[in-house]
Amino acid sequence: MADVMMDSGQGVSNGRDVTDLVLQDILAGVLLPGTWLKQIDLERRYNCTRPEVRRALDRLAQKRLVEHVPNRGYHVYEPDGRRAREVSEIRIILETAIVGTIIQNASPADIANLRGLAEQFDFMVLNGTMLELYEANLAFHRQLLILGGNQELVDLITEIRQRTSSAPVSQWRTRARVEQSGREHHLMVDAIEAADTERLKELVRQHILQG
Amino acid sequence: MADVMMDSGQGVSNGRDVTDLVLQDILAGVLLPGTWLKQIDLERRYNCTRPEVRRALDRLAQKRLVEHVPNRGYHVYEPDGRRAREVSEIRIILETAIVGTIIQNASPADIANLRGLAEQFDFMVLNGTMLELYEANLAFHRQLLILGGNQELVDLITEIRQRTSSAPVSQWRTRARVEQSGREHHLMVDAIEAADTERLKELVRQHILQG
DNA sequence: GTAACCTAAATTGGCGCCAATTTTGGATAC
DNA sequence: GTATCCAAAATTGGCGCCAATTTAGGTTAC
Repeated sequence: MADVMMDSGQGVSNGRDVTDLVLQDILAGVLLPGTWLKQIDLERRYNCTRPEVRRALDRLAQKRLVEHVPNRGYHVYEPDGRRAREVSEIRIILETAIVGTIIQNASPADIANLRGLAEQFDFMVLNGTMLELYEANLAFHRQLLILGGNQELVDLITEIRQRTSSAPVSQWRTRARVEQSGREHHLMVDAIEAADTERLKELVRQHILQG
Repeated sequence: MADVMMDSGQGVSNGRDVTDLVLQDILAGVLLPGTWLKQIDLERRYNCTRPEVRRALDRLAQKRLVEHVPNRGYHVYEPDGRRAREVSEIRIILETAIVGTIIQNASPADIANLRGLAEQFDFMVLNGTMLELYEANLAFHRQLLILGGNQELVDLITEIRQRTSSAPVSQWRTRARVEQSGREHHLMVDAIEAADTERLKELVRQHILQG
């Protein structure tokens, strides 16, 4: 039970699963919305077998990151304004609902930890790839959510955050927006330190609405 | 081989996907928590092919309804007290967050529609199978959520509701509990009719906590 | 009598092949 | 010159086979 389990060990250049590789390329903007994902191409690109590609595509279709058209293939989901708005609304509901618990649970060590992750994000803005920046952002928010004390909620938000994959990439093109995000991270930590629930709620809300 | 004529292409007697069939059997309590799902057995039980079984198991593993142990197989998730509690908390956050919008959007026709679904649930308590009851309950809550005006949220709640599969089945064993659920449905519709937001919130909260 | 080891059966999981369907390119008719 | 139809190439998706791993049972040694 304590063994490290990896689904498919061969055919992959990296050690990771093919699903994650395709996912990363979608998030990084390499595979643009609308692109048809031909199985042959993916097979060659990720140096893996046909069944692995098919399983990855099926999983991504389940996650609603790609759309499956029978006998036609899979293509990356087009950004949908309505859906993006609805997902934002859900995130605001969930993430503002637990700020009270976050502030209650946050120890000085936790706050220092968060501050470090916020600074790491700032660092990646200057000297990091788009993917590293994305992951630094994810790490900060993940640590924030963990303080909410609901592991299931952490996983859920991490999951639905991926559903608006194309939105963040397109919005993050401007450096000004990213730098603003970095500042907001620090303001959030400040609010936790000051135990100001209402201020943190408003910050989280604004942060989500602006990507 | 000449006993049953089946549609070509799909090895399923029903028109539905194998994934749904396994899912329903888990929800109905036919496949109990902890059961090892041998591919051969499922192949025969649902009269389908090996790849279909494997795809279904992979999808259910993604949804965290079954657990995958490499080179050992798949087994139905054991009910986890902590997880069930966390999922309930998430449902309460989401479903109480939109009661305001529900009451705003509910037209007299919508209310009549909900009332009908609540009565259909009552009918199924007396003259219906466990599955029909489960689906009648799902239909009521789905219609309720649709009034929230966020399609993505409807899908999300429908999805996470399945994550505590074993809990409802075991709790629904007592008829008293089910009849109480039926009464609560009507009380919810009453609260919508009276446009009493706070009361509806409390009803939803209690309804979720009691399964 | 018990424990450890070894062999055989069963199960999982990767892989490639082939049929069904769609798309594309070109030829023909108007 | 353009539209329609047909054929060939490409792509998807279903299916079964075989290797790798695990499990169970029986035998042997202590």
